[in-house]
Amino acid sequence: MPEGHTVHRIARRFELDVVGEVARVTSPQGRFADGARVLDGRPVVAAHAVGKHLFVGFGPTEGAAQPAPDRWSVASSWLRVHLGLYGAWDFHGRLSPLTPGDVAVGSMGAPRLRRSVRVGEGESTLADDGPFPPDPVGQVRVRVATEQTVADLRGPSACELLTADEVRLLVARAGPDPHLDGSAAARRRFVEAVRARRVAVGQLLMDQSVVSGIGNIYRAELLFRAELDPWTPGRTVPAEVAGTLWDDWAVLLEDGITTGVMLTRADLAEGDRVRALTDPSLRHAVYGRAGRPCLRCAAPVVVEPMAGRKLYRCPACQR
DNA sequence: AAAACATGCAGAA
DNA sequence: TCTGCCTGTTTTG
Repeated sequence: MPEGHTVHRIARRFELDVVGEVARVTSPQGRFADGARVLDGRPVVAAHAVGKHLFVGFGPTEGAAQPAPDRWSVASSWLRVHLGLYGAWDFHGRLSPLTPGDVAVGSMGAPRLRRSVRVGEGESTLADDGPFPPDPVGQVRVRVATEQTVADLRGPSACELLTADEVRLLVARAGPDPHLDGSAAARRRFVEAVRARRVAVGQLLMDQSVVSGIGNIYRAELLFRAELDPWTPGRTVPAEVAGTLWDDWAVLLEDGITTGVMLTRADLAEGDRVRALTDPSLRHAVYGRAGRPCLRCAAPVVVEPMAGRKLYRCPACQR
């Protein structure tokens, strides 16, 4: 159940611990057996996240990176993974610290051995005392293994092999991702996409062709932080307000990538912020708080369906 | 033990 | 708007 920050962290994990190595690729579960055979024994040359898509690039041969017209040219095959609602990567073995502010992996410093991290539904440290590499547990669709690190994929909604051209097409259709492109043009593209449509802004924020990476939690929290009613039609959202949504998404995304935690409350003092990093119940202002008092005005938080998903909002603060 | 639920999305109707 | 799919965890009976 990842939103964009999670997928960027996964891409970074691949960059740090898998890229540059020859990978043994298998499908313990069997459902990706053909694809695994194609990739097995080839070098991993790149990993990128675009919104909620993860792309892992495999080269035909080791080393010898050719001068490339774009980032997708460096690989001859790309593994595209989308985690959907249930997907997760379990990492075992050598796991380099992802960021200086990382709280999810535990202590900083040298790469750790025999440490496992599940990245997907939140992030947690798994006990891993057995031999390396560990036997696959449960339904492992794909295992990408190097000498020192094992990445197990489970429950993805998409797992397929693409050519560079197919990746380019997919990426061109995706909405802007502020972690990849923080330019004024990307911001403008988002603002215009919102204001071009009558659809509720709450729905547009989760539309991956409007903006990449936002899911149900960030959606609810971004709109609360902007004090904006999710049911406001996109075309009536002032350009300045839409711009603020983009800027705030960029901030929350970077923070989520750094810490591995979706901490979206603006009202926390530093001490409470530290506590919230380890206590999920303290992280959100409206998400998952139906019936409980709004942290800003004490009115009961409302939950209602929007396009089949649960939408949380404060009926008093958000207009 | 069974059911409900979850940070998602594609495809059909 | 609805259904189906993917897997694991939590809640209910």
